[in-house]
Amino acid sequence: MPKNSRSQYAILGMLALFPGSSGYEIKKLMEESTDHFWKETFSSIYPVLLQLEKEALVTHEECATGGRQSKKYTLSSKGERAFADWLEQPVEMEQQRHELLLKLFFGETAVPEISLRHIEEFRAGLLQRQSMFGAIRSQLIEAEKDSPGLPYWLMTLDYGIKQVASALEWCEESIGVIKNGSIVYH
Amino acid sequence: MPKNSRSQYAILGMLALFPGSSGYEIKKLMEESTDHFWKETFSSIYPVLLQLEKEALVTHEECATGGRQSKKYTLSSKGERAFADWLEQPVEMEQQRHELLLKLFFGETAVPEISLRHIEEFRAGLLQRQSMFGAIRSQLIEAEKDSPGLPYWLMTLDYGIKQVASALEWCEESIGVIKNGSIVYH
DNA sequence: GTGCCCATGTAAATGGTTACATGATTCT
DNA sequence: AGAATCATGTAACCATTTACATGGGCAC
Repeated sequence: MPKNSRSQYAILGMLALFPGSSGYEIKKLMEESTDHFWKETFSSIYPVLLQLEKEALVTHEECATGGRQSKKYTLSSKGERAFADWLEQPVEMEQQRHELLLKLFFGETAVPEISLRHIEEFRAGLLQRQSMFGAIRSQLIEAEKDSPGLPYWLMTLDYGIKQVASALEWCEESIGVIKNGSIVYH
Repeated sequence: MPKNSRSQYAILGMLALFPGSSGYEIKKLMEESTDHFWKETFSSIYPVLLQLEKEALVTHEECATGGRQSKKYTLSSKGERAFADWLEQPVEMEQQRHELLLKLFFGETAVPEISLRHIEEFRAGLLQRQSMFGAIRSQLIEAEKDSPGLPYWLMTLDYGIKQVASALEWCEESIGVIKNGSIVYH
């Protein structure tokens, strides 16, 4: 249904990398690869695929492997051009909302234990992510060592790894600030 | 118009920190303080303020300082409780979409120069942000050295500073990977 | 024969942004 | 006289998420 959505291009891109994927497969592929910076739901994928086909950017082939039927989609040359056009467009700097920081910003209006708990919970989530990233990374290097995409895929993963590491440092620092009430004004 | 939105709490919080602010002032205050992790537009602020008043979480006083009229809002005790309740609720880990990483993920489908340009533009934006953060930080320490909120405000700022610094490191690393095609699989 | 995974879709709600609309005041 | 800023609001639009709806195949 959405017309100018970025989901379109995410899906075109997945079809560029993995031609002949079904909607269901696109979802699973993204879960294994782009999940930490880009997600799509079935409710966006299927309507977008129908829309893309209406615009002749993709075509599909009905498949019935093992009794199960699915629609395998492939980019048309028009689709390839549309995707390449999008890919080279500059990316706008997008800053997201960050609810933890918002609550921390209001920290002085409550007891410090509340801010402390927020940071500690955040740290716990980061640690979980960190170990997940580590596992994915070694698995990826092993499973895709011959894929031409590997350097790019590792780059996106390493971005996440670095951001998590620096966020963890910040957690330690901030916990210290709250606990002993001292700040270094450098 | 939105009913359960987080904008509500952002605005309640600003009124908790700066009682007697008008909608216009809330906007300006946020621009100077929370802008890098939380923004509101006039189109969200004014309807939310009307809604908050309907729910008796805030009250307002019509003010006419120097010919200009404005509505100065203050939290009611009910509003203080609602805000305190929200403040102590745990924050959910939210991972945002990151279009740069999406394009990079598809990097192999185009010439490397395109990915390179994206990263370089990203780096330029980060450098700009970095110097902005630095300026805000020293200004904040000077202007608010007696505010009880300063440690918390610095924390939110330092989060941004750290994230930017690690993103910049990643840029250098990634530019290297693309330029000389070598990756270290650690 | 029950529960899980494959597989595809629709409808409604959510939350937010952009565009529109207005008017007074202060600065140059 | 005209531009910028102060000040408040409404209406339309947008992308995305959540909930709903369905059905076949496979494993235990």
